[in-house]
Order: sequence, then C-alpha cells, then structure tokens
Amino acid sequence: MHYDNFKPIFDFLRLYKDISESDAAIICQQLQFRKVNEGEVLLQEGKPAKELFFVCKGILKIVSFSDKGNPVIQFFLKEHRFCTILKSFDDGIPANESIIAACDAALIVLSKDKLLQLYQKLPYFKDLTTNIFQQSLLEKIKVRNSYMGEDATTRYQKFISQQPDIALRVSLSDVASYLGVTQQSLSRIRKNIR
Amino acid sequence: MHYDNFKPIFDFLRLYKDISESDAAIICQQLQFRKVNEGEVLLQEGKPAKELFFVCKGILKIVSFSDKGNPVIQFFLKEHRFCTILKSFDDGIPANESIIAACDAALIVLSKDKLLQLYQKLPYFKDLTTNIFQQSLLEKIKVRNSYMGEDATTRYQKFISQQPDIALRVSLSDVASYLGVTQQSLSRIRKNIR
DNA sequence: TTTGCTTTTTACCATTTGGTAAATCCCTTC
DNA sequence: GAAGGGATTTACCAAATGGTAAAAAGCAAA
Repeated sequence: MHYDNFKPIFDFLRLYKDISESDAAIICQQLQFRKVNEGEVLLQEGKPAKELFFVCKGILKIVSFSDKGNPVIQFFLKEHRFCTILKSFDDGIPANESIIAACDAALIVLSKDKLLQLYQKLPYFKDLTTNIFQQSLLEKIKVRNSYMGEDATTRYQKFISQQPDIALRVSLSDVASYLGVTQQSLSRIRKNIR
Repeated sequence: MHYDNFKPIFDFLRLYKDISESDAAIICQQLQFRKVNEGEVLLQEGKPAKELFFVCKGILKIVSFSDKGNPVIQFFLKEHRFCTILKSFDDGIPANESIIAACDAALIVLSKDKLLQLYQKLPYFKDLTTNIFQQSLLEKIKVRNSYMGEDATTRYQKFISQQPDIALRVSLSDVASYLGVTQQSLSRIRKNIR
C-alpha cells in the first residue's frame, strides 16, 4: 500500500470531515494511483463514467463538442479536485463529455463499485462526497457565470487572475476553447495586454 | 390549509419519491403560498437567503452584476423548479445574486427554519432535496456550457428551442442579458431570423 | 382617445472577433 | 546541430457585435 501516494486525498477530505486512521485504512484499500500523459483520454464521450478521479498533480479537462464539431473545454480540474461526469457516474448513462489530461498528471482513481462499497462501510461517506460534489458544482457555475456578458479580453483577464496556475500550464488553444474564442483572437488579446 | 395551492410541489416531489398522505400533511404545515408581481425582489443581493421558493406559476430570474455594473441574468426558473441561492441558503452567508420575478408569479415558500424542521421530522427529506438540488445544478451547467463557443445567433436559437416557454414570457432585455448580448444586438438577430 | 412612459426596433459607425493563410517559434528526435 | 512537426503569432479582410441615439411600437393611466 503506497500510502504516500494517497496522502493528498486525505488532506483534502479532512478539510470537510475528520477521518480516523482506521477509516483511512479502509478507504485506502479502495484507491488506486495512476499517472497519465498529456492528451491521454480518461473517459471517452459516449461511454458511461465508472471512475471518480482525484487530481494529485496536473490538470484534467472536460471536453465536449459544439454543433459545428469544434471541441469545447467546459472545465479544467487541477490539484485537489475531484473529477468525473457526475450524471453519467450516478445514473450509469453515457457521458456527453470526455475527460482528458490537459498536461501530465497524477491521479487517484476510485471506481464506482468501490465507492459504493465505501458508502456501505462508512455511513458518513456518501454525505461527504455529496457535499463536496455540490460545492464543486456551485464553483463551476459561479466561474462560468462570471464570464457571461464580458468580452473576450475581460474573460481572459478574469481567467488568469482567478486561475493563474492553470493559465500557465495548459496550451493556448485549450484556454481559447475554454473561454469561447479562437486561438488567433486569444493570441491577439495576449499581445494587446502586454 | 389551502391544499390546492400546494398540489404542484407534491406532484413534483413524487416524481422523485413516493410521499404518504400523512407525510404530505406534515410538509404542508411548513409551506406558505405567495403571489408576486413582475419586478418584485424576492431576495436582495447582499442578504442571506433564508427561503426556498418553488415556482407554481410564472418565472423567476437570478440576477448579478458584471464588473461594469450591468445586470447579468444567470438563470430563469420556471414552473416546477426550486429556486434559492444555494450557497447562501446552506451556509447563511450573504447572497451574491438577487432573485426577482421576471413576470407575475405564484410561489410556494419554504423557510430555512421550516426546512430544517422537515429534515428532523422526515428522515428521507434531506436526501430528497439534495438530490433535486444536484440535478438542478447539473442542468444549469449543461445549459450554460451548451452556449459556450457559440455566436449570439446560435445561442438565441438554442435558447428558444430549449426553453421556448421562457423565451415567450420574459422581456427582450432579460433574454439579452441572459444570453450575454446587448438588447439591440438581440433585436437585430430576431429580425434576421424571421 | 389622449398622454406619458417603457420597451423594442432601427440606423449608423467604431470596435471586436472570426476565418484563412502564412510566418515564426518551440520542442523533440535524429 | 539539423530536421521535422506541432504550437503560437501575425496579417489581412469579412462578419458580428457594441455603443449611442433616434424612431416606432406597445401599454397603462387619466
């Protein structure tokens, strides 16, 4: 058991709830550590999400496609964030989005089967994850709404001030897709800001 | 007890969970019926959200302000939707958004105090609301993301096809604010579509 | 009906953004 | 170091959008 690999997730969970060492040992048994390279597909659109990821290092992106077929990055998930396609994960239906590593990353993987086992073994665990997921959804909505009605330059400036660590680590084209502009426009915007 | 007024909320809740008549009576005791006029402010930005609204008739809007001071409509809530500022409601902190009637509306009001009482009396009720809230958040994210990377015409067309009943009942300026364009642009877009 | 107020439409022009294409930069591999 | 491939920048022009202002339409009260 590589406990060191799993330390980040306990640091995170304990921000929400105190977890005894014996419970931590139970949780550890269900966890899996995984390293992925930039561009690696962790979940393919159209398949059901059967895994919950916790980002220890790196950045994941959730990607869907617009009507025109252009990839649209919905969110970036960085260190100490959970990542899955929640509706697909909960209901077992095909995901409308893909999960892809936006840069080299280290993850903790929790399969749905094993999470359900945890719900059985640790009665508080479902409340805990539900709470975390809800906060995560609220955060996503808040960020997205803060972009509404702003022009591309303002969106970019908000992005680099709100999520500077992500801005520096993912490609320009990913940022452009996330902000809803072409990469040419974003490149021009960056030049004007300097 | 005006049970008739409360029927819509039970019709809705029973889509998620069977509720006995005796439980329904308990719930009814905590509910309050309220009619509001277009423009009426149900929650003022900066104040903590202490009420949960269920829309029986009409449309509510959640409004915040951009950096430039322009009002930005984040969402519309129509019939058979719950509406509150969840983070403020849960944590008791000031809301960053206002809730305003986008047209004349009839609501069922559930105060936080009374909801907490319901959680005590009906053990399943917290799970039920949590589940509903999560689905609501996922829905909001899905709609918002579907607009990302689309031009204003496409966003408007998606809006009128996804939410035709709302499009017909709220003002053009509200729709423009929701879609992140000026009302002049939206008026021009409507002309071009015809 | 008339009046006054609000909402919506239209017009004009400045600015922003998209689309295409080419040039440059950067990184990896040989 | 050289070559190749992808990423980013730049340029050019067309199209879309914003800002200001005025006209038209809709609506409610007198």
